[in-house]
Amino acid sequence: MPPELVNVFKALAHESRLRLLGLVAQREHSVQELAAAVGVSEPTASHHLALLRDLGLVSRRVEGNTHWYGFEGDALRDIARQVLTREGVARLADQTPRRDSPEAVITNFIDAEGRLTQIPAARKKRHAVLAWLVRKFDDGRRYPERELNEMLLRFHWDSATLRREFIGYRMMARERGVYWRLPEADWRAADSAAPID
Amino acid sequence: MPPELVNVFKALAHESRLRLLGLVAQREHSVQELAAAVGVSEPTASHHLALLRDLGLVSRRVEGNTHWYGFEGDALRDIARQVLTREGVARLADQTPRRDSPEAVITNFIDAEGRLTQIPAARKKRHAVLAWLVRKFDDGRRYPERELNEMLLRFHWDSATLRREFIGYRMMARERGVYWRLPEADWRAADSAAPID
DNA sequence: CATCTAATTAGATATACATCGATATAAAGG
DNA sequence: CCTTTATATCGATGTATATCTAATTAGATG
Repeated sequence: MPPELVNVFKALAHESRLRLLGLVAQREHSVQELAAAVGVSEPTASHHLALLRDLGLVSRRVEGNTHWYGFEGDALRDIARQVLTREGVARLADQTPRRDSPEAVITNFIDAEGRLTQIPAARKKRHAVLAWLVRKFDDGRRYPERELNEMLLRFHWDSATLRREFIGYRMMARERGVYWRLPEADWRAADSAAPID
Repeated sequence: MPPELVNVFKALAHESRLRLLGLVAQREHSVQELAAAVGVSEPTASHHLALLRDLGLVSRRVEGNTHWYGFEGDALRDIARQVLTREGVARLADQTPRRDSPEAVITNFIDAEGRLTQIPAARKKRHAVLAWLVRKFDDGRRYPERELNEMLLRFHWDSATLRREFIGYRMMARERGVYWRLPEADWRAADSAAPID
């Protein structure tokens, strides 16, 4: 399992660790050498190296008492590639959901392509999934029913239920066959609002 | 002036900021939208956005009361390119010198290409510059004088003085025309050791 | 000019994490 | 075995920074 993106950035967000990484990228080093070169105590260096190793950024080769740390370029390269393009960066928005947040729920209901595998029945989960889905639509823009349908079908075959639920949960409003998003403040805390059906 | 590398990583080392960046990479957003989407208060979002903007990662377009934040891909792309190669990563070792450390001194004596502009006369500065320079040589490897000279000339025309000073400061030893590095522990704290000439 | 709205800034508090000395582990050498 | 050497882990401490509420600024609107 590749490391969480944000954790890799946290690892890189420190001068000492950046320098450690640079040094091992030049050649293998022992902990002593690294501690001296970076200007920290050996426990501190050891601590940083363990962190980098957990993320797969450095390797370790044990030779007697001496531990030789080396460079592992793969993880870093994968991440660098991802942020090279705007599309790659845009994907960051959906990733890194906060633990315990409603958004953690939805990962159980969407597949690799981002389609809904099912519309959950439990109210809280249904709310979370609908909240995730409604955010795919632009705020302030008006969607004719035909266009709304088209977009919903990209996520799930049952666009009719989704349309109805958006209205029921007050996430969208409808007038003469045209739909638009309602302010999130109106439904954010309304986990207990009764859906229409 | 491009932002310090480590500061960019610090900016990315936070879930909220990663998601903010992802959102603005999709399209422009107001602060309200971003705060709601990420799940933080508006001041907090504003704080993060200011940070990202300082580093040139996002742009801002003011329209009445509303501030529209957008994506600036250049800074990120430059950094991604740097960590794509092992050589790029290896360069991190010399960069990000710690403030007030002896290494901060040397930035005044090297030019953009990494060549020495002069060999400082003041003992402490001279020591710092020589320490930086001697680290360019592999530990444990033996350098015939001819090879040593060749490498030194890449940094400064006066390779003879540099050779002599390495010996004087006990950073290198010489025997029958062959040079090698001495352990850093031997000269690290020896700022006051008298040079030979 | 009073009022409203959106964003920012200030101030206060809480959490995360970097660092070091002390202690523990583990291998090598007498 | 006992000592030495190289790392790693523990525990304590200090610093950086994320977050909020409250106050302030700035533009729009009646």
